[in-house]
Amino acid sequence: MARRRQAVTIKHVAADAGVSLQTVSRVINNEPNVRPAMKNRVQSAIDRLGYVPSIAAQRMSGSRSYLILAINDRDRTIADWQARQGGDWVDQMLLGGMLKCAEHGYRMIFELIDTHSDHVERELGAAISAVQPDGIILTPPHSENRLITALLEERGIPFARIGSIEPGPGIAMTMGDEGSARLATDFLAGLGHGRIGFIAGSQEYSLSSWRVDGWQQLMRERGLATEGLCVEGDFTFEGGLAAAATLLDGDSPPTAIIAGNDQMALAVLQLAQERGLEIPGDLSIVSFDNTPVVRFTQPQLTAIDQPIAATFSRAVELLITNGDAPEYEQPVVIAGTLIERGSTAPPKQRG
Amino acid sequence: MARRRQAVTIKHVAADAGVSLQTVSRVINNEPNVRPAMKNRVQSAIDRLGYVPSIAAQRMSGSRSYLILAINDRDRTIADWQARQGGDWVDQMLLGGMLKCAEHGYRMIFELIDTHSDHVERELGAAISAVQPDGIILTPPHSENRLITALLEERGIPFARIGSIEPGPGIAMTMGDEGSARLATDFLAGLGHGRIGFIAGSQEYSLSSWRVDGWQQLMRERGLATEGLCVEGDFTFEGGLAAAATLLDGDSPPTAIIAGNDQMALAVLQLAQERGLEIPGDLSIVSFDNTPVVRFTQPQLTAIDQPIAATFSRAVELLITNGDAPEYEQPVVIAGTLIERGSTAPPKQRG
DNA sequence: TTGAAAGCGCTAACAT
DNA sequence: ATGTTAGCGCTTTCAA
Repeated sequence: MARRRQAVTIKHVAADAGVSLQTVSRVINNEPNVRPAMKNRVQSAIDRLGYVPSIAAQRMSGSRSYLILAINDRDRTIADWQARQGGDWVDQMLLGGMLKCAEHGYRMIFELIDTHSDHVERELGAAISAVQPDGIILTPPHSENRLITALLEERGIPFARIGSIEPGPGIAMTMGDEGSARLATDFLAGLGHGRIGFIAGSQEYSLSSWRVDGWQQLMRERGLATEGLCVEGDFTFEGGLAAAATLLDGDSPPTAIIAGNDQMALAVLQLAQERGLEIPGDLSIVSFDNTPVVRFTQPQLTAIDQPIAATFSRAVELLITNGDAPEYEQPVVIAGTLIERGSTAPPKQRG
Repeated sequence: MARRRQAVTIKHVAADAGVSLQTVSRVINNEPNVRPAMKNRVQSAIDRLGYVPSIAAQRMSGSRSYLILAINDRDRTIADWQARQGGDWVDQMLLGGMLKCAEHGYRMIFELIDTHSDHVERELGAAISAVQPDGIILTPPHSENRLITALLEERGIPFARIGSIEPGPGIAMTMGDEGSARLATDFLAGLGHGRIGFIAGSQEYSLSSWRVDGWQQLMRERGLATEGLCVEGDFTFEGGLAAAATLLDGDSPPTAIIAGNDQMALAVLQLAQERGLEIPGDLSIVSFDNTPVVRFTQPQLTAIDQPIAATFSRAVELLITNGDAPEYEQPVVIAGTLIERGSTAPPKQRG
């Protein structure tokens, strides 16, 4: 195959407009010190020739690569894709991230990295060397991996840590897990529930404990007991089943349960219905995530919506406009909201 | 910010191994004419230094970019993401495409292009100029857009057309739509159904008519009438409702319906249940796509699984190994399969 | 089999 | 305000 060269380069534009390469470069990058007349002349040459700069060349000359790298945990992502359970984390992240990148003339590259391997650093280092992104977005559990954050800091690459609140290098961001848990708990308490159970997510993710904290705080503020009402699940349906059984088998079972994600909520729903409990009459359920599945259950699930798209959008924005660094507090919180559906109601009066 | 340079370059490796740049390059690219001893020496230097070639530099020097561009329709993709209806086309495409790319040391860049705009060519041309991919994967409706295929041919970029069977430039690939429709129809006929309705998808996609063809053919082969049994939907839930109503309101309504996608099947299910029809007793339903939602209905839907991941995987493979061009027939067909669930059964005997 | 030189398209630094 | 020069890291000639 013929060696494929760039169809139209900066040289062509320069020749066409009768100016130097540098002037064209200045116009492309919107730099100062170009007279309007000159700028117009160059711009029209660009338009006429349909010129678009090569990101490879831009990167080569030491400036930006116009690439943002978004990183997910490899095993978990692939497992989710293969399970086809309707989770749309990746879709929402692309929705928020890609579109915001496009607005700024950037592109998002999505990459899977194996957290649990001994050579996270090697794997991530390779991705960075190959792609040379201008910014990186880390998701849990990577966002809390010291090996990773240290590596990025050392390499001087701006990055956002989604689902991480620690101070330190990179922009800490969360979806307000603690607040969301409070929101859900407060909503249920407001309906009249006194015994509100909580199924926590895997402790591998800090956000799991933040949610427990939010629930616990609010219960305390409302003067409600939490003893025996918090069980740990592991974000899977099976884990949810076990946790739900533990809660429902207790001495005085809860009249409402908050599940740390949709899969576990589905499990609660199924187990409860198998046991002849009426939802929401006998048991109210609130889930976390609000993935598509919550609208396919009977009844539909009241859920905390995680603003994944908005969070990635903001992350991209912060990474790209880093230079103009407006002040912002860390962690950056993009709060979730409660979407009320049919799985929640006031508890039945005691017979 | 300090001008960010590559941490370890080919120069470092060359110096470390005490050889020329060229020799290192040869080792990286697995080129001949390097003595094993030499190769080992270089390789160990590469490993020791953790060297990874910069794709920007590789691209600059005129060789490959190690980038494959996968393109989806912009409006439709964004609408799907925002609707959060549980479709996982993008996920499956990434699953198949990204992983296969990774196997070959490539990366997949996912891009949204607006088909309906007047300037598809400009938009796509810009993406190509910026990214300079080694291959492109087109999905419907792009894969059937002559403006696009002509542009790619002219630029000499290898590409795959998924959902397109025409001869012409690029690799034509399908998921065997006609055969899948035959499969579904044959399955239902085998259960004893004589009146099998078909809700076609939007005619904007050729695959919609291939499916109708498959259904029609098999009906004919089985000696079954098709008159008034095919209605056009538009891939939306609403369109499915209207189409289902038309079919069920006919003089002698079908005892089974095949829907062109899951959303329309959902509509058939809902309408039928609203009308007091028992599924599958009074009406059997088979849907196309097998997205996650089919397992959340009551009963679960028997569906044609579209091998999206496998198709993208194959597309990537064909694009990357293009040079070694093994013979293959076009269109390349990755056939779908029928997944039997609860929405299908023999028709009730006439009272 | 190996190495040296030239250049890919662009931008940073330095003229003018 | 504009132009000139020197690379960026790599591969492709071409030479040894």
